[in-house]
Amino acid sequence: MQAAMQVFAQEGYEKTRVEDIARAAGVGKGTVYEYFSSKEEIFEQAVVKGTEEYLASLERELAAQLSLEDKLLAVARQHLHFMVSQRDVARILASSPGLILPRLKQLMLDIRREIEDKVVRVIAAGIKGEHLRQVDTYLAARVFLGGLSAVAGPHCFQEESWELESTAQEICRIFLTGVVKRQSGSGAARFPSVSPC
Amino acid sequence: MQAAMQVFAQEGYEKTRVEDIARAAGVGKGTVYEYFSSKEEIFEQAVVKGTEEYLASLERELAAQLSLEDKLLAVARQHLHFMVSQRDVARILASSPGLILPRLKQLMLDIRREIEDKVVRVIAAGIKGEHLRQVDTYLAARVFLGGLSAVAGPHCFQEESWELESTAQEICRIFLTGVVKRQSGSGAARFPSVSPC
Amino acid sequence: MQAAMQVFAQEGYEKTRVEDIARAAGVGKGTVYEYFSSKEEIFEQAVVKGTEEYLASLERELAAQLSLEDKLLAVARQHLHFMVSQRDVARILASSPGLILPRLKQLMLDIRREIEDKVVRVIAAGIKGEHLRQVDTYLAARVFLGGLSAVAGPHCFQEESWELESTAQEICRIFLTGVVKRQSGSGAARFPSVSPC
Amino acid sequence: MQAAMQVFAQEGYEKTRVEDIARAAGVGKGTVYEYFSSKEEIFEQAVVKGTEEYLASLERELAAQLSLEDKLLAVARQHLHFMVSQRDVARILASSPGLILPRLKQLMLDIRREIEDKVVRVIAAGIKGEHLRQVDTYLAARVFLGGLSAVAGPHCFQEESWELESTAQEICRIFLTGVVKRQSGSGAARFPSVSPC
DNA sequence: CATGAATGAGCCTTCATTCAT
DNA sequence: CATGAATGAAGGCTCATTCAT
Repeated sequence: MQAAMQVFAQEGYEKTRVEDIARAAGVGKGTVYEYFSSKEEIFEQAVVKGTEEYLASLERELAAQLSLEDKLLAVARQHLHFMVSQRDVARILASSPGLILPRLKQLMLDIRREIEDKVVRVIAAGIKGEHLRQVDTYLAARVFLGGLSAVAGPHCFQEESWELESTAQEICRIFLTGVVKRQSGSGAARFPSVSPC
Repeated sequence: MQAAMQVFAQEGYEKTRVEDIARAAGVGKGTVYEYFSSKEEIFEQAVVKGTEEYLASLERELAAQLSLEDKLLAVARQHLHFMVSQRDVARILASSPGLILPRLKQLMLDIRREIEDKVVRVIAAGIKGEHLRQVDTYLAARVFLGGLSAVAGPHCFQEESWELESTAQEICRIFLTGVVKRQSGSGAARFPSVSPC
Repeated sequence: MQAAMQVFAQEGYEKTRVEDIARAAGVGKGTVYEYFSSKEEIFEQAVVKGTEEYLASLERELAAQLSLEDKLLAVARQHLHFMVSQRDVARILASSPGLILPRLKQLMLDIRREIEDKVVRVIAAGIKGEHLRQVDTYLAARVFLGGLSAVAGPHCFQEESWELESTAQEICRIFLTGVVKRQSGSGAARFPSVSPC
Repeated sequence: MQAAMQVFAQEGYEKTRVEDIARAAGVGKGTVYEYFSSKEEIFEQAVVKGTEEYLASLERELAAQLSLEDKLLAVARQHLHFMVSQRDVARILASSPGLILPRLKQLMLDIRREIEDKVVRVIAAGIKGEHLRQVDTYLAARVFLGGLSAVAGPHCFQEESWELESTAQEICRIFLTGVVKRQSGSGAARFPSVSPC
């Protein structure tokens, strides 16, 4: 239910009243219970529904024959796109998992883990192919996804606006080669002291 | 109030009952209202109190004469340390800002922004000093902090365990120079296609 | 409606949902309202319908030329048979009259009173014919019917099983001549003290 | 809670609203939940509380060294007294056990059974002492108690008025020696046919 | 100053009843 | 004529807040 996702995203699980969802959907309160057996179930289905398309797209893209770079770029695009197009669900997923009902917490952790695992596999392949150095795959995956979420977050929460494609590219670039300026000749004394700021 | 922070972190704002806080603090329910005028105020003060030490430490460290690398390292250490030692508050801050009372939402956004700005300034200095390439400072700051939070998050929420110092170093390294393996000679054809995974 | 009586008996008036009745009857929920204007009316008609056959049979039997004993036996048989065969309705009638809607309360009291009156008339005739001693007819009638109901009740509610004919005879015998052992010679000192039990 | 018993007795379990109980008790709705955890528990405690005095009195009386007749008389007095003085609880107990929540049903059946067993023991002792003929003890006990309840019932439900002591005596007399007129000489042709009524 | 009993607004959920199809 | 989706009033229960002790 589109209406449910919006209201949940706007108000959060606890503050959302079933009556609000009903009104948002343009139906009576009782009608909601014709389709869902409880408020918890509405939430669960809203999350599952809102996530599955994203997960499916991700799966599809990563199955293709792509370079490491393009795979990360695909993840970045999909993730940013998900957070923009499904901002309601993304907002829900972003809420700390500790803060809601146990059953739902598990559901959300599972989804996060599923995404994480996909990235882990891409990175692991990169390491195996000797394109990446020996990083902790889980740590790296989290850094990558965390970076993406942190960039998209303000968009979701504060209506900032940005350009998706260039953002995705820049985040990938940071993740792959860092922010340091490639100094032509040397690797020496790369990080001299900077003045206090 | 230490007690309040713990309970809020454990249960979330909505699920926390004032009586729980009182019991955790070892006082009567009425006594809580001697010191705070409402549940919302308890929450607010708990967040402010739990954050201010972190913010102060950060301020202090960044005021010192340090290399860019060391400054980022300091941020990483402080941030990870904050998320571990004040996991209660961190957990609260991590909950999506849209999900709580409007007044508190602003408070939390302000805090995030304050941290973000510090990192932005470090990065801006790095760019000015030509140590970093021309990245969008806010984007980079968010990627950095998002990476940190994403790595520490599972620790807060799921009791994972890890070693702080090495984690901080690795995240800084990824942020600065990326995950790509430095190939001695060339920069050419750096990311060949990898097989599907 | 047979279905209604069964459901009412199974679940009680309050717990029965109109939808249950509809399903039990194999029709749609709306269809029920084609034949009855409200839940209360369904209940009323179910009780009336379930009772009228019993009342008619009783009427018929008592109209016959029978001895006092046989009339009571007829009442006993009919009452027990009613409580077994129409256990659904009996169960409904057994629920305390104070516990349901005012209008239905009156209906049920009327039915009870009707049965009671029949027994009262039998007893009154017995007294007039000097076969029975001068007992309060209403009191005696209630004792008789109360005894019958109390014996049959556990059958209705707890699935006990017993033989109707012998039970009817024994209850009549108790009512007519009591449980005391007829001591051949004397009526003296009939109830000596017994030890505590 | 006196108030609860009254309201339950007046309205029945289902129709009683917790708010009614609260109002009857002169307190707020929430206050009720300070002392009981649920509506069901209020009911349970009301029944237990209202019954225990009756059960205790019965126990005490039957423990005494009394003749069979006096014991039954004691039961009759206590039972009638209970139904008058605790008419609220009696009314609750009288409601058909099938009609309420399973847990409460069992509670009520247990109480009934406890009373029944006491009478069964009295009767069994009477049979053993050869004062009573070989009747089915459970059947007899139910007839006796059913008679008592049926007589007292209308008092509870319809405000009839009667004299307890003489009623108790008459019911015992019927139970012990029946309603038949003791004809001096003979037992022959005791129940001649009576005309239709 | 500390307390916790009392309060009642508010929310999830049920279900008798209606009515468009 | 039959249906069942839609409805909203009503009730059980929670909990932030107050206030008499």
